Order: sequence, then C-alpha cells, then structure tokens
Amino acid sequence: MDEIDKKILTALQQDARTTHKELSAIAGISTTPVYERVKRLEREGVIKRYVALLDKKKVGKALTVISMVTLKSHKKDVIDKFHEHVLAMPEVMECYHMAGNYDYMLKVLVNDMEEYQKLLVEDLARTEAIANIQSMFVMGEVKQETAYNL
Amino acid sequence: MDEIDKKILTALQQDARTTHKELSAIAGISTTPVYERVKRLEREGVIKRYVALLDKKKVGKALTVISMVTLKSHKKDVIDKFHEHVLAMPEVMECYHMAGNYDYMLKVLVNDMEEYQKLLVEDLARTEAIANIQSMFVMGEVKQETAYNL
DNA sequence: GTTGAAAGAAAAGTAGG
DNA sequence: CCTACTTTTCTTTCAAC
Repeated sequence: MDEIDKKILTALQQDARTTHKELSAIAGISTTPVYERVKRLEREGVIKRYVALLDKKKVGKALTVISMVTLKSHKKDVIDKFHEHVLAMPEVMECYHMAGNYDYMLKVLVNDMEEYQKLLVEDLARTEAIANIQSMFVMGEVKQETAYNL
Repeated sequence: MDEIDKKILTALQQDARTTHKELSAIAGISTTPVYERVKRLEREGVIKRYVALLDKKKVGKALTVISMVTLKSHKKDVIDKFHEHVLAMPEVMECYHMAGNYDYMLKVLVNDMEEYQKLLVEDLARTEAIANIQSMFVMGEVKQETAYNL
C-alpha cells in the first residue's frame, strides 16, 4: 500500500461513488491503473464493502444506548451463546469484547426509551449468560466517522 | 417512507453498488420509480452518503479504545472547545455526549498501545477541559454493523 | 506506469400510458 | 405507478507505447 493507494482509499471512504476519472485526478495517475488498484484493494479485502449510510433520526432510530455487560461466567459455551444472541439482535449495531471492568460493550439503536426498556427487560435481562447490564444513554452526537485516517 | 422505500434502503445499506435494475427486482417496481425514489431519499437526506468500508487491521488500525471522558466544567465555552478538539482528532471515530456518570464517550482507533499512550499523554490529557479519562480497551469484535433495521 | 479506443452496462432523463 | 426509448456517463477490457 503506497501513497497512491491511500489517496484512492481516502476518497472512496468519503464517497464510494467517486468515479475512476475523479480518482485518477486525485491520485495523479490515469484511469486504467486506478481501475486495477481499486480491483486489487477489493480482492485483497482492504475494501470490505460499499454501503449507504442513513440518517438515523430520519429512519426513526432516535435513541442510542451504550450498554456495558458483565457475564456470569467466562466459559466458552456461555460466551458463544451470548455472541450468538447479540448477533441475532438487529438493534445491536456494535458489540466489543472488552478488557477491564466490563466484559462487553454494546451500542444499541432503538426508536425510544420504551423500546429500549422492552429490549432490556424482555430480551437482554432474560439472557442466562448476563450477570449485569449498565446502560448509558446518548444525549448528543459530537462526531461519527467511518473513514480511517491513512 | 413505505415498504418499497424500506426495501430499497435495506439493499443499499448492505451494498451501495446495487443497481437500479437489481433494486427494481427487490422492490417489485420498475427501474424508473426506483430511480426517482432513490433520488428522493438522497434529496431528503434519508440517505446521507455512500462510503467504502475498509478492513481496519489491513490499514493498520488494530487497536480500538473506548475512552470515557469527564469534563472539568459544563460551561458552554469549555464544551465548545472540547468538541472542536475532538472533531480535529482523526483518531477519534465517534464521540457522544452522555447522560449519567461520564460526560463523553469516545471511540478511538490507533495502530497500537504506544500510539494510544502518546495520544492520551500528549493530546487528551493536556486538554484544559478534561478532568478525567477512563480508557477501556477492545480485545475482540463480536459485531460491527452500519445498517439500521427498518 | 502511460494513452487511446471500444464494447457493454448503468445512470439519468424523456415521453406516453 | 408502468413500459419503452434516448443520451450520457462510467465501467471494463484491450492494444500499443
């Protein structure tokens, strides 16, 4: 990955619809090698996918909750079951296994507090593996970026 | 936003390169109204942008850190300065204003622990507005999704 | 790496139902 | 909303340098 690749990736991270012509102007090379580089970066998995990002408020997902989860046990089968459960929940946008005080951090997106409460009481709290859930509510978004600085 | 819009948005959230022809098959309408709906959704801001998602490990961003920040004061100018600072830091991918024990949650992406330490000591800790930073390190990713369930 | 060309696909817009 | 058609643009591949 050289500087030209980085320029191409930076542009595509900002706008996936940047044409090869535009990329060639940005990268300073002609369209044919741009095409080959993009294909290579896709093939190598550096570019994972192209997606449309929606406005969460405009699709009704107004409430973001960060849930810190502690498990009852750290046996493999308990962990696997928890992972499976989380993967099946469409409201859970992100889930990280953490080092430190908590076992997992979940980013949950719901329409409102009522939906979160329902999710918590009827779904998460009923999950065998979970010992404790600490919910932190997002009041405002300062920054939300998907592009990595290369 | 009807069911057809939702089908279009769901497809584009998974793959921004889905063609109008493919969308017309998915949504059950012909290409012209698909084209018009997509344009409308873009114009209305429901679709914010199209982006390429990269493999963080393949671009060297191996370490994700969740930083919980407490400010010294909640005066407008202190808050504004903190926001400005965070927006200018390329390593900060997300920043949320929180309700509860902490004031802000930051998702920070760096190459390694050394880079994070440098960031913490030379940048964040030097920021006037910050009273305390609690760092939580991500050991593993269970789920990372950008598509909302419509 | 470059240019230029060419085939095919898709996007974008138009017209009529 | 539909079909059908047009124009323009982009993608993709090729040949030659």
